[in-house]
Amino acid sequence: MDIYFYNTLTRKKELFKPIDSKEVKIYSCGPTVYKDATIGNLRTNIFQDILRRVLKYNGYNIKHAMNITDVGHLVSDGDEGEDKMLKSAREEKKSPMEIAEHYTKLFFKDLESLNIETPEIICKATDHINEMIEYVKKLIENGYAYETSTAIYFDVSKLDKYPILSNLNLEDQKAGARVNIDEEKRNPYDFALWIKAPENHLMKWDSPWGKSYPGWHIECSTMGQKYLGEQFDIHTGGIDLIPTHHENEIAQSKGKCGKIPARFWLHGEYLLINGGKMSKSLGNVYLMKDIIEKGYDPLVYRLFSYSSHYRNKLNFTWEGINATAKSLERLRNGYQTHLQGTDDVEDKIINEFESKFHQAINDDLNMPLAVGVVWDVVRQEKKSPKFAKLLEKFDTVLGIKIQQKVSIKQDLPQEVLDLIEQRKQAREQKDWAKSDEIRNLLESMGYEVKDTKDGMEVK
RNA sequence: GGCGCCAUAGCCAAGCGGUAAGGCACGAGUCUGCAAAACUCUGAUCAUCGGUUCGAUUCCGAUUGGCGCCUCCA
Repeated sequence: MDIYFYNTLTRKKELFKPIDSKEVKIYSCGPTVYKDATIGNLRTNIFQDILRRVLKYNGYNIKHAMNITDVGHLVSDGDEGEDKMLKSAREEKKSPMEIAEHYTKLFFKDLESLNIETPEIICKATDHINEMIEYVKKLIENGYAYETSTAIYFDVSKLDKYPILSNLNLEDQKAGARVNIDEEKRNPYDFALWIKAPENHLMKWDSPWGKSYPGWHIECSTMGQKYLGEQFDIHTGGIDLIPTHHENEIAQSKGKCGKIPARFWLHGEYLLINGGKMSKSLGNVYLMKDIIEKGYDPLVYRLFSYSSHYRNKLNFTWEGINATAKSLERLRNGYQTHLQGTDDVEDKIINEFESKFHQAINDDLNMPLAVGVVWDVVRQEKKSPKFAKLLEKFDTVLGIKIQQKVSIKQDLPQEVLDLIEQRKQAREQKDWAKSDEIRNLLESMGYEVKDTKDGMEVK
């Protein structure tokens, strides 16, 4: 079945065919490990994971590289200001290395909780300093870069066209924003490939230009090329990376080998919080930790992210999370019901659902539509293990662990266990008054009591 | 100032030329000592105004209202 992706490069939905007929090569811009990953960041990671899973569903092997930015990402992209890593290090009174390790670890923990597959290749910027230097040298050699007293700059005027990914007309941009930053720059939009380090700079390496450190964009160009070649299939990232980071990656690659590094550029839209931007000043920055602490299965957030298409904004609200939590429970219940069903179902019916689902995911990862098909299957009147099997297949893309049983055992304090036991006895003696009394008591303690076959307690 | 996105039922959201998927909530019901859960049923002519068309939520234009980017951001 054909796969279509919306390509930012052409602003159109295009038929996708990988360069290699068996294996799809993907590069994703990973995190700058200087702070916690927000659920906004993670929305992009979920989108990238869906991309992988959909391609796998279509029978492709995946070679997916994701970088870890542990140096070079400045606080301001005007090629000035502090390195983000150093800023965090100073603020948290740790070494940049400790910061990087700490946040990298947390990042992968988040990915795991969201059932996000680890890309085949994880590469750190600081492990590729030499390759980056070689890359910059090549750019100078090719006439695309020049040295100033503070840095090595990429000369965007040497390109046939810049920018090509964003629709910005640089002439029309309000003058001032990035001009006057460095008088030695030939063009206002020239960006730093390599930056000469001040005396007391913590992260610096020997280079032909003295003690120095890499700019932000060069790492992705270098590592992408190293692991996936001069041109690969798909490059992904958040929508905000379009105008600067990805634009400059393309510039670098064109300067070095004349090629746009990837054929397809896919970008995930923002997550909004209560209709607005997530920002520290508004105090609405949420982490996976916050969702988990409220007692939600982390996969609720994963399922929640399917409520909107990846190229549309998604509005995060606790109301939405709550609704999704119910949905997840019902989907898992529905799966169990089918699993234990005894009805017979024609293969034709199964195939029709499968085809609808497949079509949805192949149409630029239309998860909202695909989830609709999942509900169709779950809500089938006939209950059959064949449907359960189909749902398992869908779950290779959804990744919501649909086979997981709903009831979650949790450790309860002894006094609560005692009360539960007392209530159980009361119920056996049909002493409803006492039963209800205990239930109220438990509720006042923060435990919700629901009677199923035995009894279920959720905080 | 420049560029761009969005506007579908109480909320989230798919569809994008042929008379509106799905989820949550609400309501009704089945079940149950009660409650909860589960399950079933139930709702919209698609911001407004013009145009194109046999026919528009879907195309074009305008208006109104949200939002984003051009500065760091997934």
